[in-house]
Parts: sequence; structure tokens; C-alpha cells
Amino acid sequence: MSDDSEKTARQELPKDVRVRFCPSPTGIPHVGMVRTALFNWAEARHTGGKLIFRIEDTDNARDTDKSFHQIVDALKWLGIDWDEGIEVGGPDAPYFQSQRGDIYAKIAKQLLDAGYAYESYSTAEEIEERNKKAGRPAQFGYDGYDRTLTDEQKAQFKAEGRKPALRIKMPDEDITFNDLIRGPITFKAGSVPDYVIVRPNGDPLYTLTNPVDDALMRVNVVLRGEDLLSSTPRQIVLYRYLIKLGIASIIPQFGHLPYVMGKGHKKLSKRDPQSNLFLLRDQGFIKEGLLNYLAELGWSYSADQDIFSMDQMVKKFDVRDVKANPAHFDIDKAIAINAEHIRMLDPQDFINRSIPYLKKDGIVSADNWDQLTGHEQEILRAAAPLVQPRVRLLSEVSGMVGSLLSNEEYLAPEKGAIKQLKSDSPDVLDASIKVLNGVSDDQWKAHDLHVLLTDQLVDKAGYKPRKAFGPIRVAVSGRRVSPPLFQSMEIIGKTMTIARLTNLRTHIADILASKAQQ
RNA sequence: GCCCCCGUCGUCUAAUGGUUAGGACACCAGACUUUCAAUCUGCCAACAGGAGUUCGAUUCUCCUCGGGGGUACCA
Repeated sequence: MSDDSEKTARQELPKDVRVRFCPSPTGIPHVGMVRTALFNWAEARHTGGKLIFRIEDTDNARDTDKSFHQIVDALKWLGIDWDEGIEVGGPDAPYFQSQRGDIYAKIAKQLLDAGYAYESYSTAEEIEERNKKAGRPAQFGYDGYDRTLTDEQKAQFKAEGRKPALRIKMPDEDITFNDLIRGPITFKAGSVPDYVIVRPNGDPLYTLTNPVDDALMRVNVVLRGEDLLSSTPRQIVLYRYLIKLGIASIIPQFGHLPYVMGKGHKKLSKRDPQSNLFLLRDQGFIKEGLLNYLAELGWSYSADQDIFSMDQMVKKFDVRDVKANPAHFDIDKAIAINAEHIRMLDPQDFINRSIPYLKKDGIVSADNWDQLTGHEQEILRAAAPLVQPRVRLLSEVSGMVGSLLSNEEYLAPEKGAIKQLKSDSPDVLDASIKVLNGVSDDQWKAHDLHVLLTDQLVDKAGYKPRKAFGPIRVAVSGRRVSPPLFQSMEIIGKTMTIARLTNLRTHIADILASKAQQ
């Protein structure tokens, strides 16, 4: 090991990690937000630290109560719990920034009085005008004009009825910090203009409220999206001032989580359906699967295992292992991982979680187990082991058990199922009906049915298995994809099975005819 | 324009100053199977490029290229 091991050495984390999740309630929870919450949660749980949940609702124009409730709903559904903050309270309440106006006003005044902030009367138009005249690009930003305003000039502006915004004075020096994920990052002197912390009307901005609350809540590790990376130097400067004022005691350590990208090279948009947490839930993602997948966006559990539980994740998670490069959200892999987790569910748990989807699709009579009919319970219990390994999303359960729970004696074949019907199918149906009629009720078992039908249709009548069982499956399930045929027959019983076979037999001529036309 | 971040199979990633660069998803092929799924087997597939350091770089440094973000009285 040479001396430059210094460079690759991990940063020490605080002994008592205090992380926070502090979303703005401005829309439906999306996967990027969830990933941020998850990593903060995992870091807190791994280190035995605290997770603080705070709401940054300082933007009246965009914040909604609905969004707030959705965020809470999302965290609860996912099992991401927190130690201080919304609902649970804590030593630094309130945890809605909209209720902390007095605190921000007081600190803003301290900043102003100490000369760390100053009144700025420039309008956006005036700034732009000055930049244009000086030959600076339009994106140059604020030019520091109001820093040197005399008392006379300020009085003049006030006399005109103008009100000042408050800006933080940025020092003319490089600003460096050591990112937990990216290592040392330096912003060049002069690249960050003086920025507004309070609007002329007195509204505090994120630029003030976020560091102030982190300081007051003694947050020492800030894990947030990469989009906030460029606001870090501003916050560090503010922290320095807050420390001088005795409001903060430390500058937290920062870790900027990589973007979650959508298709192409675009950050996953909130409008993208794939990013919408509730749409994913409606599709039938279970929390275990979704969280597992999201954890792999920037982090890996081990070199050769990518299926893991949250308990396992908590044991291993260290934000310093997170990768810095952006990750694409791959819905196919997310589904594959979800499928693995569905298979690991206890069968009754699998049923319970599926019921709301079944109810929504009109397949069962209630949305929870206790209110289902005995018949429904019985069928679901029998069907669960057949269905559980065959679905990747909970929304697929309806299609699999629909035919088992249906009281219909004829299930019109879906498109894919029609393809299975051939010109000799009517004969197969006739033969199977004849054979099955001879089976007594107590012999109506999957295994025996399989043996019997194989013997009669395949061995004796000479049909290929595919030809023999295809039409029977279509009659029983109406679908191309279904639970195993013979178990299905056992579950729905002799009467229903024969009714469906008979009814398909009567319709099959028409079906074949219209198929031929196409 | 200026500032900042990122760059290993199509995608998510692992590892390493010396390896046949590993796994997963997807894909393709095969086995099994009454369908689908699952399972098993196999296939395809990557260190962006160029210099430098070094006996030796995917790994360290620099440059280029490429991608992304910021440059708000949003967060």
C-alpha cells in the first residue's frame, strides 16, 4: 500500500447517523423518490441510526395535500418506517416546513444582520439587461449587483415600493466537499452566484429551509438525488454561516445518488408510467420485489446474487458502496425479480395479496379473505399452489384463476386459445366427454384424469398429446395460458368440466368457421 | 458560454495493476412438459478512444469523445 491509499480510503461515517427523507409533495410518488427513501432507510437501519421524515412544502404553487398523503401511503405500503417526523413526531417538530415559517424568518434576519445575506432589489429583467450590456451570456445568472447598494439606494428602492429578496453572499473561493459516493468534488470560485433564500414577499425558499432544518434536526448524512449535487456548494456556504451563528454545529456529509433513467438517455420522467409507484403497484408489483429491484439501481448485494430481502439488504447496505453512474429502469428485470419474490411468498399470504386484484377484476366478491364465500376460499386455496409459480405480477392472478372461480358453463375462448382449436377438435371433445362421463365423482382426481385421458385419447385413439389436450384446455379455461389442466378439472369438478366441454362442442363449428374466414 | 457529474455485455452490475473480465435480466437455441410458467443446458454479448506511468493497464493520471445535470424569487 502506498501513500495514495488515502485517496481510496473510505470516509468515516458519524457514529450516530442521522439521515432524512424530505420530499416535496408535488406529485405521485415515483421510483426515484422511493429509491432515495430506501437508501436513506437502509443506511439508518444498517448503522442503527435515525431516519427523519420531513415534508418540504414551501412551494404553495405546486404542493398538494393529495401528494403528501400519497407519499405517506407509499412509505407505509413499502414498509419504509422512520424514527422522527411526520405522524410520529420528535424533538424538532413540526415537520412540515409550511409550519416552520417563524423559524426561517428569524434565521433569515440573523443572516441579514450578520452580513451573510443582503437585500437584493434587482428584478430578473434588470439582471438580464445588465448581463446583456456587459456582453455576458444570458445564463450567466445573478451578477452580485445589490451587494454594494448604499443606504440611499436602498431607501430609493423602498420609496418606489420595491421589496427586497434576500441573497446569500458567496465567497470568492473554490468550494470542496468529499462526496460519500463520488469522492472529492470542487466547484470553482465564481461559478455559483449569490442566491435567493427569501422572496420579496417573505416566503423562504428551499435554499434556506432545507439546510436550516437539516441543521436544526442534526442531520449528519445527506443522501439525495444527483440533481441536488450542484446546489451543494451553496448549502455548504450557508452551513458555514449557520455554524458561525451557532445554529448549526457541523456540515453534514453528502452522498449524491445516481439518477434513475428512463428510455434513451433521459432522466426517468415523473410522467413516465413506469416511474409511477402506484401504477406499478396496480400492475401487481409486491413491495419485496420492487424494493429489491430498486436497490439494485446503483447498489449490488453481492457478485452473484441479486435476489434478497430487505433484512439482508439492511445487513449489508453501506452508502459508500453505491455506484456513481446513472442506472436505467428496466421494467423487464423488475418484473423478473418481482416474480421471484412472489414465488417466495407463503401461499396464504400470496392469496391475501391477490384478493384485491381479483376483486377489482370482478372475480371474487370481496377484497379480503374473511369476507370471501366458502366456495371462493376453497377454490383459491386449491388454486394458489398452481398459480403462484406461474405469475410474475399479482395482476396476472385473475387470468389464471378466473376460469376456476367462474360459474359460467361456457367460456368463450380468447384469441390465443382459438388458435389451439383444429378441425379434429370436435372429435376430441366428443371422445373426452364420453370418457369423462364414465368417471365417478370420487375418482375425479387430477392424477387419475390424466392417466385416463392419456390412455384413451393418446394411446388408444392415437391423438398427439397437444391435439388431445389443447381443446380440452380451451373448454375448461377459455384461455391459452392456464393452470395445469387436470388440476383445474379437479378443482372445478365433474359437472362443470363436462358442461364446459359440451358447450364448447356446440360452439366449435362456428368458431372454426370464423377462424377459417380470417 | 460557464460549472459539475458519469462512462465494464442491449440493460443492472462484479472483480482485478497480471483473470478464459464473473453474475443477473433480456435475447436466441435445446431439454422437459397437456398450454403457459417454472426448471435445466447451451449460445450471443462489454472494459468509449488516445496518450502517459508501469515489466504489465479495464483498473492509476491527463486529454478527447460521448451521455447527463445545473446555470430560478422550483425542489
